Amino acid sequence: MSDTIPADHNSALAPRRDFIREMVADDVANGHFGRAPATRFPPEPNGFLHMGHAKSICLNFGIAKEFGGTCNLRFDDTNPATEDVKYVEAIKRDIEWLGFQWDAEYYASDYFEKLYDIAEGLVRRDKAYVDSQTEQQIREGRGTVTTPGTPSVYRARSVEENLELLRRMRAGEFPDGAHVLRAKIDLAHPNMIMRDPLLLRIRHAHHYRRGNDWCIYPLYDFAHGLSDAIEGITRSLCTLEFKDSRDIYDWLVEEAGFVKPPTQIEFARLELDYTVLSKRKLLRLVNDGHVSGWDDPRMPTMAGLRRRGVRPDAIRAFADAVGVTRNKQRVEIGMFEHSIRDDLNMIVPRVLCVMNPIKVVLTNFPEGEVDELDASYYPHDVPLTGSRKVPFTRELYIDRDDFMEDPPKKFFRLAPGREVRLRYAYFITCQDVIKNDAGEIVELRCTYDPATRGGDSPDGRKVQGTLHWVSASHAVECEVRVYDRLFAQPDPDDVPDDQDFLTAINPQSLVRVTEAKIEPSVLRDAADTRYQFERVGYFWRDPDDSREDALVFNRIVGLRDSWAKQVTKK
RNA sequence: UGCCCCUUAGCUCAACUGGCAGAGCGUCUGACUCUGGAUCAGAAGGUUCCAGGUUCGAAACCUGGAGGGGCAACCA
Repeated sequence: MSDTIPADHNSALAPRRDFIREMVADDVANGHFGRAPATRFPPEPNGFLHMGHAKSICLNFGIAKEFGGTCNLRFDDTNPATEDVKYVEAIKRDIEWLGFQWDAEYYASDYFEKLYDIAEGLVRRDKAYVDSQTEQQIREGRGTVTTPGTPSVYRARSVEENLELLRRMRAGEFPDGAHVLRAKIDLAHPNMIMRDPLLLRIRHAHHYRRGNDWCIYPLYDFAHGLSDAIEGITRSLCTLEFKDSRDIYDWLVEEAGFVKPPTQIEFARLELDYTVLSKRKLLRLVNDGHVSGWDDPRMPTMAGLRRRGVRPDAIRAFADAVGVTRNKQRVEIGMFEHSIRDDLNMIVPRVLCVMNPIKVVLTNFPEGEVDELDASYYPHDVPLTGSRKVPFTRELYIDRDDFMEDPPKKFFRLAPGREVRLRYAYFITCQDVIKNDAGEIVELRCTYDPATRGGDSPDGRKVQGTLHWVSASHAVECEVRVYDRLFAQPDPDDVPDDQDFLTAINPQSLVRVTEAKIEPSVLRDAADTRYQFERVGYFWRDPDDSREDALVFNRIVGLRDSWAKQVTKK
């Protein structure tokens, strides 16, 4: 491998500025927190990481790295009903795969006792109370966005009674739903979140880490900011829908007495055209069998993208390209596809693979002879060197799409009487078209020009097309899985009211090509080699299903194809 | 009929904080090429959501409005 890859290929060198980095730079400049910038990535272990998380990971870990600070991994595991170790493991693997290493690994479930102590402190200062209303009553008592709520009859309980009840809640003396702990703030607050938010609820449930030893689980608003504060976070970065939670965040860290507590900054969550980025919807796709699992190569999950063959570098470059703002951020999938191509283009070897083979017989090429041709792995504009031999014989395959019996204008490929170049090989001219009884083309009879060996004509004549090809007797048959966008429309949720996003699924999102023919050199390559199949796209072996004697390739992303574009225009 | 956030090119973002509105992606042209890829050159694309105001000067500041979004789980 050469070390001449252009420096600008690595976009991580010059991360772009955004409003959050400006604020952190300010913090550093004026010593606002009195400690180095500290961020955290706080997933709930109830699903797999997707592109939305990748954006947040790049932001949080990126800031820590750029400012010489730290970034923790904290599992926000406060809901025993949905969480599992298998997600913890998958999340850790995905973060590392993306190229980041956390400074400390924490679990909100380790803070339950600390949170309880803070809760008791609030009760003692009459800042929290035990409410024994039903869920329904609490909801009604909260009022609506336009009408103030009404205080619970239990709001006036004495500190002693609240303390007693809270201790008995912790001791497990009450069933689920019997009581909750609420902050005592203001039932008429214009911000709904501040209308005496719930802090603790009783759940006699098995927690994947705590087992059955705890039964009063903190809610997000109670746990999150205080967990940040306990860890000494400086800036707590989260998505826009938590904006209203900032009030309770600030209220709690203040009430709990933290000095120079963390503060929250919100940014827009990522949306991508032609896919969905919500755990709930991704789970539907998995559970309803629309995809093969969380790691289906069509999924926008880290596991899916990894299996598809996308490199983490491409994901980081993409996160950097979309930036961080407070605008609604719905990004064209083409921008992501560009990042993937841009990452692969300069580093992967080119090989020849015929997706939809049609036989070509060179009538003037000696039977049984094999011409070993030199073929560079890289085009002239990629600063890498390396080549292999490809066998050229009397019988070849080319792609069916590269021949037309009656070609339209601007079709620069093979047609009767027309001469084209076979890549790295010879000029050939189509002399005859062989059809079966049904009138289907089954074989092309061509002649080759021995003087054009290597692909250049000594007499200087030009051909308009260059085709990829393989030797019929040497080619290896393989399966190629052509993955495309999971949904057929940019916004999968843009469907009639009586339908849901599943109706927008693209039925062509996976096309299996079972009789593709690839050049034999790939058998010598490492299993994780990524290729460009010339004129087709970027591919690699499916890490799960490909075997030595039954190769399976995944399409990572196609090439930009202006011919296809021209065709669809008509 | 509440509170909060957002609005700059088709998309995603800039604009040194009040001083000639730019970039990447996409689109279109052309050149070159042993990938119809890549590369190179060029073009199109803007009432900076609207209306007032402040100012020598506004994308930026002020007022009002419009449009989009978030908040009324014992989810996160």
